[in-house]
Amino acid sequence: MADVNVSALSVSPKAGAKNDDSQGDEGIPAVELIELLFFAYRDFVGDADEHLERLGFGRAHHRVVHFVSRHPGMRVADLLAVLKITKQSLGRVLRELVDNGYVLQRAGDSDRRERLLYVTPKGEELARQLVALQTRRFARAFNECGPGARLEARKFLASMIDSESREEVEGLIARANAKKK
Amino acid sequence: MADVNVSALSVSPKAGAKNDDSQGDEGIPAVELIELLFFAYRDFVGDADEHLERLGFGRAHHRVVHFVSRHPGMRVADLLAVLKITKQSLGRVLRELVDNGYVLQRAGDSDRRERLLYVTPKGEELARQLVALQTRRFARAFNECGPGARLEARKFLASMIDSESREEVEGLIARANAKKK
DNA sequence: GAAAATAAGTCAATATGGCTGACGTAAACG
DNA sequence: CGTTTACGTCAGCCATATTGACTTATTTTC
Repeated sequence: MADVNVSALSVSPKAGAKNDDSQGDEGIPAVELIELLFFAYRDFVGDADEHLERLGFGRAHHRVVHFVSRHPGMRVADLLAVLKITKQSLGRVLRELVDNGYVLQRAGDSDRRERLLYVTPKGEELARQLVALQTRRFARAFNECGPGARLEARKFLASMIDSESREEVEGLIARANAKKK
Repeated sequence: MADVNVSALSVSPKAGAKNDDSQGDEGIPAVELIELLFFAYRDFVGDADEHLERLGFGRAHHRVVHFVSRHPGMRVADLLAVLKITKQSLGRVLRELVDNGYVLQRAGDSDRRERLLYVTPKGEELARQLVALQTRRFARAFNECGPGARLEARKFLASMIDSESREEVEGLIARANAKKK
């Protein structure tokens, strides 16, 4: 990273702050959290990026395979709603995944206009590998942070989501867990 | 988000898991955390995206203004190292920011090949506004999570960063804090 | 002092992943 | 039968990233 003048390497929360509220140093400036989240997310998606690159896929493919794997039989419209992208953007990515045998589409039973989405075994395996990579990162992190951190992180992450979409996301996760048992 | 068949809306950590370790439900599957991080980050950057859009800027501009504001006088090479992008990618973005009076460049004192980067008052104000937006999101989150969460989140986020880059990032943050005092 | 290395900028071509608008087709709804 | 819905697709645009090659200015090295 080059050395932009190395000094003040005191890693602990904050050195010369006027924050001295008895128990815990809660005076961590938000700008630190902003930067840490930026770098953490970059490395987090980096795990998958490497793997995907070898297959000629990108992040867009990742998201599709992931959510289709978690919600087998979901409709194209549902996927669009989750990803919040346009039909046209999804189109190319979905076509590539179908062409390469990672995803398949079947007309809906009750409504044959619907193209229900499923991952093939190949797609399921890809999704599994990608989850495994990122799971490893979480495992390492919680291993360092000690017990309780996992639950705390879950609460924290959920709280960072827009309050308007939080319930939708929690519902989505709950339904996926229910399906896959 | 459409209704992909609403059922099993049990939001609590995990319903039918075999995880019954006395005290805490630490059995939160990593896939939940993966998805929560995805949605949390999307909303997190969304805050800034809206604001930037009105100025005709994108995320790339955000990152540049942010880091230059935090590290006044940093060299172009340093910025490239932090952002891990190429000189060519940075080029356009930097030019636009300079042309619009958000960033200025000055030749280095000791080495006049260097173009040291500084934000103008206008750039500083933009950086401040963007930090304020994201700070608000963190504040809301910790308000919900209760005391201690801030410190926990800081540890968690730092632990999510690649171990090889963690020290660099911590050093970067420490140096920025030291500078701005 | 000449040669080499370094910091930065730039040109050109390319890829990815978004976007809008317009239009088509099949199926369901009423 | 006409309208709406679900999906797909064509065409074009934009932002952000990439690689490779080259220039300029300056510092360092021999």
